[in-house]
Amino acid sequence: MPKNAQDIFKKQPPKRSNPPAKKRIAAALKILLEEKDFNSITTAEIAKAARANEALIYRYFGDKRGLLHGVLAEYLEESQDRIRKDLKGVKGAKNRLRKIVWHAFYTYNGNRTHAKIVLIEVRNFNGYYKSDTYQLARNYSKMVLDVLREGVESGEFRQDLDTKLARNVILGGIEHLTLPGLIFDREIPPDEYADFLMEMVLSGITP
Amino acid sequence: MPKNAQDIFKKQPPKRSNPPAKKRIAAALKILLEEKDFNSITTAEIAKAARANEALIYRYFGDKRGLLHGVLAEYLEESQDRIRKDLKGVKGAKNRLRKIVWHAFYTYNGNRTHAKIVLIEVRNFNGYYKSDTYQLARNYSKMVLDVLREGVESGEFRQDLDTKLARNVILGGIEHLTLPGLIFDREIPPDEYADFLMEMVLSGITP
Amino acid sequence: MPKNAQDIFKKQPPKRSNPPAKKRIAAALKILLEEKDFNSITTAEIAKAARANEALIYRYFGDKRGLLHGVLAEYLEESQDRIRKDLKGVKGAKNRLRKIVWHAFYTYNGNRTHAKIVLIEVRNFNGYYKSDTYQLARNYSKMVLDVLREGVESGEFRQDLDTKLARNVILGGIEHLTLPGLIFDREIPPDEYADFLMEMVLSGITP
Amino acid sequence: MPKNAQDIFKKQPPKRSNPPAKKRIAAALKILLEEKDFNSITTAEIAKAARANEALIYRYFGDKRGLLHGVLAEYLEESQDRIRKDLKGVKGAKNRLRKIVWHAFYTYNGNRTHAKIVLIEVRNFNGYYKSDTYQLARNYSKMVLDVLREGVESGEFRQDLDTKLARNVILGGIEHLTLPGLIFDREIPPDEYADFLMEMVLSGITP
DNA sequence: TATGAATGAGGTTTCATTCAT
DNA sequence: AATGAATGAAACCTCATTCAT
Repeated sequence: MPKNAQDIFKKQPPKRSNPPAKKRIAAALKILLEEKDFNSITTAEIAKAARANEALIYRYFGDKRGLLHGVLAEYLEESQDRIRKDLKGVKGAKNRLRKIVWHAFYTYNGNRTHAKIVLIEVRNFNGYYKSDTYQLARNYSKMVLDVLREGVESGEFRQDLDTKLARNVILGGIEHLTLPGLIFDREIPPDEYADFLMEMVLSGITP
Repeated sequence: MPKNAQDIFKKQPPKRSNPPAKKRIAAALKILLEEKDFNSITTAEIAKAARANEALIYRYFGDKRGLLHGVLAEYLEESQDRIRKDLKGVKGAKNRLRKIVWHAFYTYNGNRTHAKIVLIEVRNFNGYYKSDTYQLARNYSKMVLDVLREGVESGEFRQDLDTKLARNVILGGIEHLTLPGLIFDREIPPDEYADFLMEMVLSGITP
Repeated sequence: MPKNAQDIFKKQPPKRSNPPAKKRIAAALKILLEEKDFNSITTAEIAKAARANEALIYRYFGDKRGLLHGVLAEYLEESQDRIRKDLKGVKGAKNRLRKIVWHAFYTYNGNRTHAKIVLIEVRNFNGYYKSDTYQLARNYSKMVLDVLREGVESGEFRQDLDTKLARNVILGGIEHLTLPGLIFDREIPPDEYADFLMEMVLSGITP
Repeated sequence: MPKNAQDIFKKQPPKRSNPPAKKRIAAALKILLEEKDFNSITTAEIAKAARANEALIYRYFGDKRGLLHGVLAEYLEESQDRIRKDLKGVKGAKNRLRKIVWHAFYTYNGNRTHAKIVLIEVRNFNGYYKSDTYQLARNYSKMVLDVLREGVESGEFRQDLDTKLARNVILGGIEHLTLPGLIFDREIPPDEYADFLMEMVLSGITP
C-alpha cells in the first residue's frame, strides 16, 4: 500500500494524533489476542484499547471479522516478505525447503497471535476459504510446492514424487508440531522442529 | 415448536421415577459439545435439548460453567474407573504405564467431547485449578506418578529418575499427540501413539 | 374499604397477575403505531411503553417484525370473526358482498392502526407474502371471491363473470378509497364508500 | 439496488465545467428516491452515488432534511414554471382550471419522486409547514385559488362559491386520486383523472 | 471548495441468570 | 422439584453529523 510509504515521510514528531485510528485498531486487536480468543474480545474493548471510536472498526474493516482478516493479512504479508528476502541467497531445493519450514516455526514461535489466528481462529469462519486473506495464506503453500517441484527437476527429490501430496504432509507436519506449543503456551523451537520435520520428510523424499 | 414435547413430561403425576432433569441436562450438553464449542452453546439451547427448564441448570449446577465441570467430572470418573479395572491384571511398571497411556489415547479418540473439555475448554476458566474437578483430573496424573515410582522401586526404571519430571513429559506427550487430531478432526490411533510415546520415553527412562 | 377499581388498571407492584408482558407489548405497539410509522418506533420505546423488558419482545415475537405480524394477526382474526358473525343472517350475494365491503371500510375507519399495517407497513417486508399472517389476510380475499361465485351460481351476477378479476377490482377499490383518508387522517365513511364502490362495481356485474 | 445510481455518474472526462457537487448530490438523492423511501437512504449512500464527500451535504444543504427540501424546491420551481408557461394561451376559468389540474396529474405521473416527496415524505417533518419550501408549494394552491376567483368574477362559477373550500376539495381530489397509483406503483392517467375530477367538481360549481 | 477522519447516540438482538410461585 | 416470566448487561453494528485541514 502506498499509505505506508507516505507515513514514513510524514511529520511524526510534532503531533501525537498522527497514527491513524485504523492502525491503532489493528494494533489493539493484536495485543488483545495475546490474552484471549477472538470471540471473547468485544468491539468495545478493541475500540477502547485503540483509543478509537467503535464505529471506526466498521468503517475501516467492514465488521469485526474483517478486522481479524485485516490483521492476519498484515502478518501474512510481513512474514512472506521476510521469507522471500531470506530465500534470496539460498541454493538447492533441500536448503530452500528447510528455510521455508524453519521460517514457519520461527514465525509461529515469535508471533503467537499470528499463529493463533492462522491455526485456530480463522477456521471457524465459513467464508474464510473464499476470502482474499485465504488467497494470501495460500502463497505460503505455493512456495512449498514450487520448491518441491524445483527439487524434482534438479534431481534432488525423487522423480516420481507426488509434489502436492508431499506439500500437504509438510504443511500438516508444521501444524502438528506447532499446535501444542501454541495451546499450552510452550516454546516452539524452530531449529529443532525444522530438523525433525526435514529428517522425517527427506527420508521419504530424497531419491 | 418443542413446546409439545415439554408438555408430555409436564403432565405426569407427581410421582418421581423418570430420569431426572439433571441427567438430561448433562446429557444434552455432551451432545451439543460434539458440534460446537462451549461458549457458543447457550443455556436456552441446553435446556431445550434436555427438555428441561433453563432454571434447573442453575439449581443443579450453580451456573453454566458448573455444568461443564459436572460433565467433565462424570467423564473423568468413568474413565478412571475403567482404567483401574483394566489395570487389575497387569503386572510390571512398564506394562502398567503403557496401559495407562494407551487408555488416554483410547479415551480421547473415542470421546472427543471429553478430550475437548479437558484439553481446550476448561483451560479458559480462571477458577479451574482450584476446583474439585481439577482434583479429579489430578488423579490421572497421580496414577502415572505412582507407576513411575513403582518402576523405580522395582528397578524397572532408573534409580535416579526424576519421577515428577518424567510424569510431566509423559502427560505433555499425550496432549502433544492428541491435540492436532482433535482440532483438525483426525484419527488419534491409540496403539500407534501409545507405542510411539512409550518408545520415546522408555529409551530415556529404562536403565 | 374494598380495593378500588383503579387498582385493576394500575400497575400493581406488590403482587403480580398483571396482564402478561406479551399482551402489554402488543398493546404498546398498537398505541405507538397511531402516532408514527413502524420503522421510526424503536424496540426500546415499545418496551418502555409496555413497561416490559426489551428482551421480551424477542422472546415472545422472535423479532421486531414478528411483533408487527403478531399484532396484525390479532386484528385480522378479530375482524374476520366479526364479519363471519355479521354475515350469518344476510341473504343474497349482493347483500353479502355489500356487507363485506362495508366491513372493510368500517374496520379501517375505526381501527387506523389495523389499516396502516395492512395497507402500508407490511408491504415493505420481503417475507410477508410467504408468512402465516399473509395467509390470514388472504381469508378476506377468499370471502369476497366466494360471494362472487355464489352470485354467479344464483344468477345474481353475470354467468360469464371473471370472479377473480372482479375480486381484484373490488379489493383495489377498497384500498383506493381507504388510503387517502388514512394518510391524511380523514374520515373513511363506511356507508358512503361502500355504496359508492358497490354502485361502481355492480353496474358492471349485474346481468 | 442503489448500485445503479452510482453508475449513472461514472467517470466523467476531466472537463472543468462539471456539474458541481451540489448538483450531483441533489441528482443522486432524486435517483435514490425512486427506489427507497427517504428515511432508508443514508447520507453515505447519497454521497457515494454523487461521488461527493459526505460533508458537502452539510455545507450545501444544512442537513439531510435540507437536502430533501432543496430537491423538492427544484421540482416545484420547474413544474410551476411549466404551468405558468402552459397557461399563457388558455382562456376561460374552466379551461385554465382544467389545465392546472391536468398538470398536477401529469407531473405526478411522470415524476414519481416529486410526487412522493410532496405527498408522503415531507409530511413527517415538523418544521415543514414553516419552511420556505412549503411557501413554494403554496404557490400551486394559490394558482388554483386565483383561477377560482377569476371564474367567480367572470360568471363562469357560482357567485356564492366558497373559493377556499372549493380549492381544498380540488387539491384533496388530486391527492385522493394520485396516492394509490403512487403507493402501488400504478399509472396515474392525467387526462382521465383530470376529466373525472373536473366533472365531479364542476357539477357542483357551475351555476 | 473539498476531504478524510472521527464521533456519539442509538439501533436491534442475545444471553446468562434470577424470581415468584 | 420444577416452571414461566422477567431482566440487565452487553453484544455487534449503523448513521447523521462535525471537525481539522
